Amino acid sequence: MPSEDQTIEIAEMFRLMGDATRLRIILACREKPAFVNELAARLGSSQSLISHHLRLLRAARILKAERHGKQVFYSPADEHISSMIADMVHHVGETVVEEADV
Amino acid sequence: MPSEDQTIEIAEMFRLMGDATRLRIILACREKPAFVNELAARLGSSQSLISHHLRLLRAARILKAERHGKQVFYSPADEHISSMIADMVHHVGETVVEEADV
DNA sequence: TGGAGATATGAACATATGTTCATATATCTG
DNA sequence: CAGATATATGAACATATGTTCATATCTCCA
Repeated sequence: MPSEDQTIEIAEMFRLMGDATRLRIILACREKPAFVNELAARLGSSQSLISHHLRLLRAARILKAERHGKQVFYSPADEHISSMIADMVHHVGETVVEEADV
Repeated sequence: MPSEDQTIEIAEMFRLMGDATRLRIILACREKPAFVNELAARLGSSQSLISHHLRLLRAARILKAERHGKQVFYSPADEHISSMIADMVHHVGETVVEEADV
């Protein structure tokens, strides 16, 4: 059992992945790391919104940023987290929908 | 890459694990499945609060409930989710704190 | 140096969310 | 059936959170 502090830290990590916009950003970076403006374009969101979320993901070391001239390049910073998300993608993908009780 | 619907579903799962109280409930059930009143006592929370959260965790099939007379017994319903949380516990536990740049 | 492009940040706002309190529902037992 | 115990649920409330808009900061180049 994790300590109280660890529990909060774990919840915080899950919370960050628990927003659709942020999750899309992580997934997009996983598929193909990119500059901020590229991410905004690919996700159809404003640059401001993407930046706000990138700040949180960077702070949590889920993504990392590298400056290349005027642009900033974002990519996954944590393979463990990254593969955990891939795992959840797999999980949801294979979950049998039992609603149709024919 | 998951579909838009799947992305939202995945985010929803993470969101549920992203609250400290709910995470504690899941961890407690993982350690030792229990009745509602036991969980409330172990976690030092009100019965009402625990019940509210249990409802969400049940709906998401993260926990399952079985009635035994007047009491309701809760236990992990999804091994995949359960092991994912264990994984995150491990992850946070081993993360090296780099703040002390001696 | 000044301006343009790219990103970061702050304020404001509407909405979502966790918690509490009160109460309803369900189950057992006398 | 009546009362007690265990759980679920609804309303209300304070706070947290995601988004937008405006603007600041940083970097390059003429």
